Amino acid sequence: MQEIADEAQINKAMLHYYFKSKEKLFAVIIQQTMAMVIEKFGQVLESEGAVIEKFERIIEVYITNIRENPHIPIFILHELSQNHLQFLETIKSKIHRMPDFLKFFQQIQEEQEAGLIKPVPPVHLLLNVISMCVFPFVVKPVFCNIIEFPEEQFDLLMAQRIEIVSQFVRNAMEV
Amino acid sequence: MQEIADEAQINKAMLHYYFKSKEKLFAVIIQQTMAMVIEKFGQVLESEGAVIEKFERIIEVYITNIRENPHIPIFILHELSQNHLQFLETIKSKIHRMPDFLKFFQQIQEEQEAGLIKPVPPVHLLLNVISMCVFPFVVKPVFCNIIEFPEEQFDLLMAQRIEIVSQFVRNAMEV
DNA sequence: GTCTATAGCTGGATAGAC
DNA sequence: GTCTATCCAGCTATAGAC
Repeated sequence: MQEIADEAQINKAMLHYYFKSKEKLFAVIIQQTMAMVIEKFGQVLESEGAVIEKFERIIEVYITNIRENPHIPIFILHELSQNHLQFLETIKSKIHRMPDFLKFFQQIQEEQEAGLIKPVPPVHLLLNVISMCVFPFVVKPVFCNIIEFPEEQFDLLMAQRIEIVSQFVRNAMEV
Repeated sequence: MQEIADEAQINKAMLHYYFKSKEKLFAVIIQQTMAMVIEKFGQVLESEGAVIEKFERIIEVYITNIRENPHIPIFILHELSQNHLQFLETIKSKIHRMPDFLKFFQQIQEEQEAGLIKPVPPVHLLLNVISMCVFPFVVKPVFCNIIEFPEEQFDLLMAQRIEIVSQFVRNAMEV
């Protein structure tokens, strides 16, 4: 609370005056962050195109957005690992995208049955793609603080990944 | 400290008697955990075989070990995200495996120049593989607490991943 | 070595003046 | 609305009896 107050150039008393409690302030942060994240990433599922094209769009959207807000994945993973109830409930209440997800899984299965792409269980396919997009940002400290890679060079590496991961996924999926 | 004392069936005073301070206890945990992790995963790099075979061994070792100790990745990521100095220094001091890493990168480049595998920058290749192995365990709460996937079924899914990720990587790399 | 009681500090929250 | 001063809970750490 002190650090947030400092950053906002007010004092702790004011922070409590506006947000009532630390919990309430946190709720606002969760609400806003998750609304943004779910909206941005949900849009891709709605769009038209073949599975590979959709994956390419997911990769582009994920990496581009995380490059702009690199603290968000770590924030989310931290709350997830704490099993923070308020956090879990907020997410559950915001998942109105479930039908889009199921439709995407169905589309994957259809293209696999038609022999257009290699047969990999849809869950694993999505896990693979999201893992390759998000995880590197989470282990950024390994690059920047342990191997002492410069920050800008790390960001450049992540920029490259858009094309590299797309190509990797295409190669893995195409028959 | 209270929870640790409870778990050990002693009281907080005893915990301080044995470990002097919370920081010192934590240092011991870091030392032991990281020694184990770095040793287990370093061994794979030493072994013989083609790049694809080594990746298959990495995938098998990572997923099998994390299934047995699913809390470790989250523990490490949490410390990384805090830029915990003591933690970073401990890791730096333990990285005696750097030469093995560089040799592996060299081997990748050689096989790529010989046209045995597709040309993907080695850093990205390794990032891809490790991401696909580790990240799913980190987002386990999304499965088990949000989508309300049963724990055992999640573990089964992770067990499947050994073969699925191996196949995925083979498909992506083979010319 | 083991326990109880407590010192000492930190950080969230509030009272009350302005 | 804003600030200072202060309360209070919770946690690390230790003193001191056994």
